Amino acid sequence: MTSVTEATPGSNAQRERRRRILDATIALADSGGFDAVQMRAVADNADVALGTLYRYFPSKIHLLVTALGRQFERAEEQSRNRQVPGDTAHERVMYILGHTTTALQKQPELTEALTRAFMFADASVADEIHFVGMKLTAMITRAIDGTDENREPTEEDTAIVRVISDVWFTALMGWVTGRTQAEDVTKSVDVAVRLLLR
Amino acid sequence: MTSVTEATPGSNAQRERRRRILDATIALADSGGFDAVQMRAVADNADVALGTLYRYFPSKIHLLVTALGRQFERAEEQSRNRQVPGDTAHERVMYILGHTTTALQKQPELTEALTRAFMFADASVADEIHFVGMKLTAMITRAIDGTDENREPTEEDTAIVRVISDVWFTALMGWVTGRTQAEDVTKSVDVAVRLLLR
DNA sequence: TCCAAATCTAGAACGTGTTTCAATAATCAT
DNA sequence: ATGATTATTGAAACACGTTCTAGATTTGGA
Repeated sequence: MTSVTEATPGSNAQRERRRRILDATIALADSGGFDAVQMRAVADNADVALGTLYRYFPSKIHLLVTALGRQFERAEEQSRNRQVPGDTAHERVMYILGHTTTALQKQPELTEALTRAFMFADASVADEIHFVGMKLTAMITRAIDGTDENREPTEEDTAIVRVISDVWFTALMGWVTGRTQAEDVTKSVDVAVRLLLR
Repeated sequence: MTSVTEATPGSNAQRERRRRILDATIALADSGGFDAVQMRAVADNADVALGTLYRYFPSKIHLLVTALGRQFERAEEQSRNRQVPGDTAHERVMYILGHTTTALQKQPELTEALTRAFMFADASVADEIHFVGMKLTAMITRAIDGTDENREPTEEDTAIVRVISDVWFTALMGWVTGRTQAEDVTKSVDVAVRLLLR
């Protein structure tokens, strides 16, 4: 995967181009959502030719999911440095997901763009998707385990995290596609977490 | 909603056209998945003009999600007439979802087309989506309640059904997009059901 | 430094979802 | 039955993701 994690290869100019492309993508997504991220517009705003854009990212979906990965990486980094407050696993998980949800909902267009791309992604984007999944899993797992830094997550923890992620994603998808209200996202997750962490 | 449930309005000729369109959609989806459902091809196969197709269904997504609704309606009808075998709620839910999953996986192209459409759907397709959700909820709820036909589902039952649906859908989505194996779908659901129905 | 290979650019071109339009056909109220 | 309204048709046109091409530019090794 040409992930944002690896020391990005290529010359300086190439790393610069890549950064400009992802910046332009985020900016366009933030202003007008999925539809506003038009490949010609991205290329223009990033000052590269359309063909070059396609050399860096083989499709609009790759582009957006990679951008999503960059965002999640930053979010996970931030959350890693702070102690998660809350006395129970339920409280801690809701703290993290509630916060993240609220943050996402403050940039609805951007979230719509990135979520839609995630939904669209097929096997050719598996690596990028996996990267995002890892970040999310790490955040939730850390919240479940709480202060106990060294606790090895059990099988069951992993399973629970998976289910919570699924519920969160589905709820987010409902909101992004305009089928449910913003509050419903957190509410759905809360119900699921209550059922699972008891 | 111009649902498949309501006594479909319009003249005989119109009902016929509508049926031909949905039949052509299913046939094309079954043969080549989402990409094979091209609006021009649907119109040709259904013997209507492209403009007419768009008068009946305002977008490819509406078309596919309506088709999905018709399929689910049939599945739910069938399941309604049979007693769900199994001694525990877990067994019964897995029977229903396992069966449905297997059936879907026998028509991978069709399932890919319908699931992708479902993922794509925005607010303008809310009614059709809701219709599909109702059918699925009905099937799972019946499985949880088992033989006790008259048992009123509790709040908790409803919440559990929602979570199971989310997990099932996410797993199906992973399979449809080629990111996970066929068996993983049933496996994921089984793990979730075990966590929830204990 | 110089050459070959790789990369980048500008722009045309293609495919498919969607829109539009003028002409024709079907339906419905009187 | 007739005129008005509505539905259907066939075809053109548009938008945007994607592909392709031919020529410039940059890069990296001898």
